[in-house]
Amino acid sequence: MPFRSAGGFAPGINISWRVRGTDMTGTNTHYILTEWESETNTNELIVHLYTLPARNVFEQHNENGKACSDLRKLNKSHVIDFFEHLIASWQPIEHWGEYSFINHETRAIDVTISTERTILERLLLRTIENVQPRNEIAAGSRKFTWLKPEKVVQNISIHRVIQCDVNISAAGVISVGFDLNHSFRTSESVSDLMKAGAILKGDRVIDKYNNMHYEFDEVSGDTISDVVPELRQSVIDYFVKERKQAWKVDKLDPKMPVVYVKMYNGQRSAYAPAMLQKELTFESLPPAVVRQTSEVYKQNANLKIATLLEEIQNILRRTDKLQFSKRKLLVEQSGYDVTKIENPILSFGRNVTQPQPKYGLEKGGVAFGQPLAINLLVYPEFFETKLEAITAFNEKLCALSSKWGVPLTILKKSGAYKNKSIDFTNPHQFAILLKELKDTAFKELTLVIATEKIAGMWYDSIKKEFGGSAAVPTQFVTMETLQRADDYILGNILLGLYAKSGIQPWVLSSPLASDCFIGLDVSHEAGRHSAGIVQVVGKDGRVLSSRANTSTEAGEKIRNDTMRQIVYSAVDQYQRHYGEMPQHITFHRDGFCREDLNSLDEVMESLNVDYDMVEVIKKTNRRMALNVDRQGWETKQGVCYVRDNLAYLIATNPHPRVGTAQPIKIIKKKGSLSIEAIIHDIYHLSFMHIGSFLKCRLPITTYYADLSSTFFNRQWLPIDSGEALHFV
DNA sequence: TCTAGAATGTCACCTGTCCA
DNA sequence: TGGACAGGTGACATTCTAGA
Repeated sequence: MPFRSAGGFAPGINISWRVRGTDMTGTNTHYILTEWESETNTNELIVHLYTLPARNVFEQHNENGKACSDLRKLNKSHVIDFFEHLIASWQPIEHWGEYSFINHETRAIDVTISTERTILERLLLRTIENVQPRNEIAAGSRKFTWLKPEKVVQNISIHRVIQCDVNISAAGVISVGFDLNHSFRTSESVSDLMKAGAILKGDRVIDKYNNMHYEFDEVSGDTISDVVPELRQSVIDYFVKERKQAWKVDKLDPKMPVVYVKMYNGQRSAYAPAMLQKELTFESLPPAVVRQTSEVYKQNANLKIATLLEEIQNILRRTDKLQFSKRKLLVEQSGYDVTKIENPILSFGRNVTQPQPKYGLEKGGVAFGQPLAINLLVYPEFFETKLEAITAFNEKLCALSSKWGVPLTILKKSGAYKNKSIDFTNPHQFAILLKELKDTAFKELTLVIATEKIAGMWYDSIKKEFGGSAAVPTQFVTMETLQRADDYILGNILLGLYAKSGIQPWVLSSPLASDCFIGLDVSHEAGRHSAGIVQVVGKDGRVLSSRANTSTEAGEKIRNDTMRQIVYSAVDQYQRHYGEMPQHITFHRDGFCREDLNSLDEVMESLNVDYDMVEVIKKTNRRMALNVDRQGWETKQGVCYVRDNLAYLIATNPHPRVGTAQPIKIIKKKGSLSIEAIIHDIYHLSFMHIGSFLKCRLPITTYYADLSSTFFNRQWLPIDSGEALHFV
């Protein structure tokens, strides 16, 4: 058995591991990451590595995919995988069919070669997939899906899915990362759906035994006992004789018709419809089903982690290639340091400092403000029907704003539009009116009041005309919200208005480690890609400028020239605010950094500015949790695992009914700051989202970069919006 | 500097719920 | 009101290599 002890993790309590030595903190707290380092090193794994000759220059990266699948058929029971020119197997491959190899080695992989690491990662993952009981778990495509549904409601079944990734480090350390998700599909098979006429050509279907996705094509005239040309045998014989999986077909009606499905490459495949289920998208689910099932997939940390730990052990103990020991699940045993970052103290007006924005604003008002005048754009009908409600709302808004130290004036310009004889629900007529308004009356920040339906029709035209072409920021509020506005609603609307007019409600009371921060993102939507969206943030967390870079990028990679323009612009903004050059700039790259850092080095060196390049990864397939005195698993905001230049950080505190926190991954690519200082800055910057009472998961550098690039792509943003944050 | 293809990764989108 | 989270898809990017 690969495990030292066979005890399971019953939800929350029955944790049977023992940590060798003393707990570092002295308390009985266990910290885990859903990433398990194996006791097995790559040098203990001997593989057969075959090098195949390149046969077709145009297909050199995929031609071995076909070879690999043919070799698997010829050498049943072997686990075989490929990558590039290599084919790997645990045992010698005896039958080669039409293929030949030019080299064969039997050895451990060379961990310094990335291609060899990748092929072993793939071989290990396939090995783990192959040893799972096929009548219990569908394994494939890095997913392990339980055949038995967790719950069935109105013929919709929810299945547990564990997603896995295998990683090999340059030191030969093998680790498996995992996370728990759920999958929705019809509980009835495609065969049942056919009888009810509930399956159509083009519907997405899934092979429930192996996670393969297809597009439903047509019903054939043959039955599953007839010989079909593609298989040169019947579907039943194929599974009984060739695949030795009689259990898949032995209960099926032999008169069941064969169906055809289309694969991603357009190829057709013959199937027994009883093996297929129809895939369902989240929005297609009836609300009643969502209500009755959310408890299954919206799991609190204790349920999620306990299930995950128990099931990943079951999955991994089925293979003898990799050994795992339970103590390695404790992050300290995998070389991570556990730290807790304290929440920042925020500074408001009148020298008030407070961790909570709402209380800080009540006591001290905004940190930096000036009187504010705004326009109202109201759906004309409301002047007759809802005037009282709107007036009451305006009064409450002004009262709260003055309490926060910002005298608010609402300009009366309804005369400019309310008696126009146009159809306000017609987007074309309305767009023409907007052109007129922005040139005459509406030059200031505008609050738009309409019903949810009207707002939906107006949103794009208003953001384009006012925001994109006239640089007039707008804040929307629906009639429904306005009528039930309490202090939280009013507060968030006010914060939105402030952010859009350059009023700073709060700043960080203690300085960040770097002088200046730049958020980098690339956005692609409707075929357009714009990049190098720069958000310059100062030492107190204040956004000095936000600007969308106009250059259109070819891909996810930001061009050298664009990078230089971003740096020039940031240094310029910094000098205007502080009258001096920044000594150090930190770049927060949303996603992987693929930019050429040598070229950036050159620019920064000649400007005599130090820099750090940091990647902020949003989706990691990992969870973090801690367990105090075996009371159950929980997540704690501010907890952080650090190892070398890598860190996982929990920056949110979701309610248990909402789900389990998603950690962010932080990687220091290059620079002089300590990783601790970098994490600290990122965490504190996630409190600097000034458009709402609530903090965000990401630092505002990447969060705002993301928002503004989306706005920019939709032409809702002017080229230079200065201090105003149109996008909050 | 460009190209190939498979694998992989990220994003926006959608709907609903909960909370501050 | 805003934001996090839930799952799945489509869209589209990247990576790898080596020859022209």
